[in-house]
Amino acid sequence: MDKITYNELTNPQSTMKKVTIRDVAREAGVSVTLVSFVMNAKMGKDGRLDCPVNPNTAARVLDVAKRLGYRRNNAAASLRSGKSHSIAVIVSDIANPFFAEICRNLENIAYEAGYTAIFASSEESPRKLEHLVETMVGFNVEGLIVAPCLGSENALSRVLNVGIPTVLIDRDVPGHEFGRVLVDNVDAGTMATKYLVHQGFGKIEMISYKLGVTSLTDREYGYSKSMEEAGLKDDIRIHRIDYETEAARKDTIEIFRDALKRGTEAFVLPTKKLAMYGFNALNVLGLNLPKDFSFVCFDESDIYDLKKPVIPHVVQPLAEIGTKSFTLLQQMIEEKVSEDEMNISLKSKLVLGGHFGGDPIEASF
Amino acid sequence: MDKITYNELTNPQSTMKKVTIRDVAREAGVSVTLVSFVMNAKMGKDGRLDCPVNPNTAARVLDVAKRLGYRRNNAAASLRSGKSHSIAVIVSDIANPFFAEICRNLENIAYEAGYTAIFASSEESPRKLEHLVETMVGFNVEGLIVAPCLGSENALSRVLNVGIPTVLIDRDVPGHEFGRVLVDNVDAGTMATKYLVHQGFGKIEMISYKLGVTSLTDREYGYSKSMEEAGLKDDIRIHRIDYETEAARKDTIEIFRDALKRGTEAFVLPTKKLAMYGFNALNVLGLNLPKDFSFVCFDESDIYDLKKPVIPHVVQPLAEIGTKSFTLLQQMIEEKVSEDEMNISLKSKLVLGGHFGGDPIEASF
DNA sequence: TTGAAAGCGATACCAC
DNA sequence: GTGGTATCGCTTTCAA
Repeated sequence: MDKITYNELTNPQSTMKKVTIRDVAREAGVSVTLVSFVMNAKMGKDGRLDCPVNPNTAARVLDVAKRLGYRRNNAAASLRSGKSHSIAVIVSDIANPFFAEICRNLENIAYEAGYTAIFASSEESPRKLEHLVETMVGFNVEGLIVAPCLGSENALSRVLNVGIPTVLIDRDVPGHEFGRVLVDNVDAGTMATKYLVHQGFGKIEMISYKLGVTSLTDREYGYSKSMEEAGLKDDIRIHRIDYETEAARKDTIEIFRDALKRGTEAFVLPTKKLAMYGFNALNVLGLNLPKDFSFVCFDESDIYDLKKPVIPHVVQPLAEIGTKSFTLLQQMIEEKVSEDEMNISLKSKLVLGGHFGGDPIEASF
Repeated sequence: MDKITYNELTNPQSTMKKVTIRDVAREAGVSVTLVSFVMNAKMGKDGRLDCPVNPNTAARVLDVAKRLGYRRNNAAASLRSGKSHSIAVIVSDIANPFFAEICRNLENIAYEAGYTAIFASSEESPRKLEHLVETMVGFNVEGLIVAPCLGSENALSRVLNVGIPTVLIDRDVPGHEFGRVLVDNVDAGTMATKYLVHQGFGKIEMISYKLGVTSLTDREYGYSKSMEEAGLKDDIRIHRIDYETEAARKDTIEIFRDALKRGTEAFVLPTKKLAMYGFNALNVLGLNLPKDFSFVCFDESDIYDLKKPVIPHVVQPLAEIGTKSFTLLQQMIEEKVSEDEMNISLKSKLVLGGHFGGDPIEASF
């Protein structure tokens, strides 16, 4: 007995021929123009289609279309009209909860505005990013929201300059034609540090990475500046470890071991991963929060929320990044935005407190 | 002074007219056919384009194309050829790390196979899912990978039956024309339970939700069956709490309080959220792992990995779901798959152990 | 209200 | 190797 193939299985007559606007027109006894009108008509507030078509004709067309299983071919429509009513969102790592949350909010607001958002991930590869930009532009998307890859920011501006409205998020690249929705990382570092100062700590240190990306150097700057302003200039100490190597984990342990001797009171851990190294080090050395040290961490982790009050952590306004970037892009697409509105800077929030039965609160410092 | 608009800013001559294959042909002094050949040629292994075109001509065309900034219009290509070389992945919640990780792996393998994967999120809304399916099909994607919405699984088969190859992941809906890559949840529940039995525990309980989704009921069944097989039928106890309400958190605390009196030794916590309730209850009651209870949790959390050895947890093979679902879809698109190959069942893995300086290990029970 | 016909930008087919 | 041209399915004038 022969194998049954998928095709035979689903297509008894082997060719489920596509239903076009023409078929509908023929079957309904009207012109293709009419069908096109009807299929594009939106519902008016009175529940009637707002198009210059006889309601009876329209109803007949709608009926036939449904019976035949007509489905618009977007490729054709978009080829002809130049519009696709869709935008592309290219992030650098779709598996990162940070981007996932941005995407979720972006999707929602885009959908409400009548746009379809399609997502893609460059996996931090400039080559892939270039490929994706090409593909998306090839789909006639009307705008791009892009989180540039790590490291190659400068080389990217050429790739991105494809002549369609583009909004940058998370990381910056040069180019005055881009919209931007970026987070104020200096402020984030400042807020974390000021909180610890306000708690009465003086010997506050920071652990960061050697790689000099602006998001981190900005947070470092915020830390240093705050320490200075608090008259703690001599206590400024930024440890810079390798980026995501096994050495990083071990270095953190050593840093903590020495910190005990130095009398360090608190740490600013400016990324989630650095915070994880911190927690690991605590466990290895048998230390406890807040007895031995105090932390201000960044981003989100189940660990921060494990006990109440929660471990103070600085979170980026993910929902806002999503919605603001779409709104800006939409304005750019519709050409109603002035130059000074194209750079949006968002503030992070410090999440504190929360007791048994109570929710965490947000605070400013 | 007037506002400077985005358009004036980026388009000095106000219309950056699109470069078509025609423009390239004219500029290079060849026919459009030639340009089409060249633009579609792939690199042969010898670094030469494998197309019936004179290498010199090809080079000239390539050069002109680049100089003019030519970019293929996918809409046109796909309209004519009926192919788009892209597939759509519609998940139910893009912000869920579970899907994010699947998407990442899927993207990678699709890219290697020469397909572009575009992602969308239905946000657990059947209406949105329907809209997305329409949009994606309208883009002429060659296949669909879909994670159905929660609850409305049955109603969905009509929407999904759009006549193009479709692979279901995570949740099932009826329809023999679909490919499926699902995880064996009975096995997952069994594995978790057998591990605890093997550790010498007898009084093993489970906390689950009242809502009867198959992923959970299957895990419950695996638990019950294993308990029976271990001669622990009388110790079977499944607590069913509300789904993600504040009551759920409090109920878990009460369950634990009673469990102490009952002499319960271990818990199977079959979702991440249930595990979080568990950890919260431990904190509230001042209990410790593994002194007071032992846990087997599900999915991934930073908390599981906080201390070494890690808290045993059952993880779904996310990477495999991603790659297998794409591979199956590809086979369906190319019509080389038999019916019995269209249902793929994957096993979860139990992650155990891991000591200072050592990685977690995977085990089978 | 309705319809005929001209493309959108590529690929496919066939002839040279 | 190369080029001419019909065509994919739709939107968009323009005329009736």
